[in-house]
Amino acid sequence: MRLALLALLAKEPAHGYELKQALEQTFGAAYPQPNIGQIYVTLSRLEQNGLIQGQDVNQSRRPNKRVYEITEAGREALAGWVAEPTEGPRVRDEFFMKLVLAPATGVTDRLALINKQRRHYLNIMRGLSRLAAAEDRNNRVAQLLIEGAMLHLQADLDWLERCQEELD
Amino acid sequence: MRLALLALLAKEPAHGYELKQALEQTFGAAYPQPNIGQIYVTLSRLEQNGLIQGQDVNQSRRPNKRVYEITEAGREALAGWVAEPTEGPRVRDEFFMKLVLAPATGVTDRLALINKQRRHYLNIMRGLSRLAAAEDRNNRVAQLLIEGAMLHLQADLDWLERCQEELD
DNA sequence: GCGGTTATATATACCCCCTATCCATGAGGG
DNA sequence: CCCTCATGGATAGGGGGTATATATAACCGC
Repeated sequence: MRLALLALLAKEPAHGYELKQALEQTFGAAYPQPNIGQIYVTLSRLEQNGLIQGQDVNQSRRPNKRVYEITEAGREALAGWVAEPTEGPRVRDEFFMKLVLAPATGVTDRLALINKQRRHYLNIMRGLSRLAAAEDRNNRVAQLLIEGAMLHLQADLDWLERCQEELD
Repeated sequence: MRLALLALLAKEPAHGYELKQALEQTFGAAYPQPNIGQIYVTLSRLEQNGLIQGQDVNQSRRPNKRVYEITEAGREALAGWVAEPTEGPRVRDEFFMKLVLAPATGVTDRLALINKQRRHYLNIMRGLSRLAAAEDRNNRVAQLLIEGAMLHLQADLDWLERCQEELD
C-alpha cells in the first residue's frame, strides 16, 4: 500500500481519490478493491514521515481536495524499497492451523476439512476463470494478476493432496 | 492466531507462555515464531469477547500466571470457524506492485527486478530445504508446512517466468 | 422542481496482526 | 556475587483492513 501510493506519486502529484482510481484502473477487477479509507490513512502517515507533501486545493464546482507530491526523502525511500527484494510468501496458513489443531478438539475430522476446503478452492478457481474472461484481454497486468492467483491456488490444491496423504 | 489459541484451549486450559511453547513445538522451526506479545493481546481480546475465561494463579517458586479455559461460547465460535472454509490466498502481491509501478518512476527496469526477485526466491528455497533437513523427520506437521511453503514458492517462480514473458 | 442515486472528496473509529521493549522473579553458572 | 537464561506478563507503536460519517454537485426520473 505505502509502496504503491509512493510509486504513483513519483510519477505525478495526485490526491487520494485519484490514486484510488489509478489503482483500480491499473490492476483491474482481479485486485481486491483498495479501501479508500486505507488510502487516506496511508497518505497522512506518509506525510507525517516526510515522504510526501500535501497541499489543500480549493475547488468551486467540487469538494476541495488535498494534492500530494513526493519529496526528495520519498524518492530515496522508494528507491530503497525497490532495490531490496520483496519478502517471500508467509508460511503461516490459517487452513493448516485448522487442519492440525481442530481434530484434537473433536469438532471435526481431517478428511471432512480437506474435502470442504478443496471444494472452496475449486470454487475460487472457477471465479478466477470467469474474472479472466470478463476482464479486458488487453489489460495484461490484470490478466497476469489473475494468472498468479491461479498458480497460487493450484499450489494450495496440490498441498491439500499432500496433506491428505500424510495425515491420518 | 485467534483460531489457534482457541483450538489449543479447547483441548485443555493453559496460560500464555504454555501456548507459545505448544505452538512452537507443534509447528516447528518452519513456522514463523509466534510473537509472545501477540499471544497475550489475543488472549485478553478473546476473554473480552467471552470466548475464554481466565483466572490468576499464584506460584511460589515462579512468577504468577493466568490460566485460561474455553467457555461454551468459545466452543461454539470454534465450531463455527472450523465449519466454514478458509479464505483463499490474497491476490495482493507486493512484488507485483513493484513490477508494475516501479519502472514508470525510473528507479529501475523490469528485467532487473525480476532477476533480483528470482535470486531471492531461490535463496529462500534453499533455506527451506535446509530447514526440512534440520527439522525432525518425524514431525510430519513441520515437514508439511515446509512442503507447502515450497509449493507456494515454486508457484511464485513460475509466475515470475510468466511476468517476464508478458511484460516489456 | 424535487427527491433519489451516483460521483467526487475526505476523515474517523474500530478491529486485527506484528514487532520491540519493558517489567518481574527465580534458578544455574562462572 | 553478578550475569544470563527461563518463566511469566504487559504495553506502545506501526501497519493493514472494513465500515461509516460528512460534504458537495451532477444526473435523472416523475
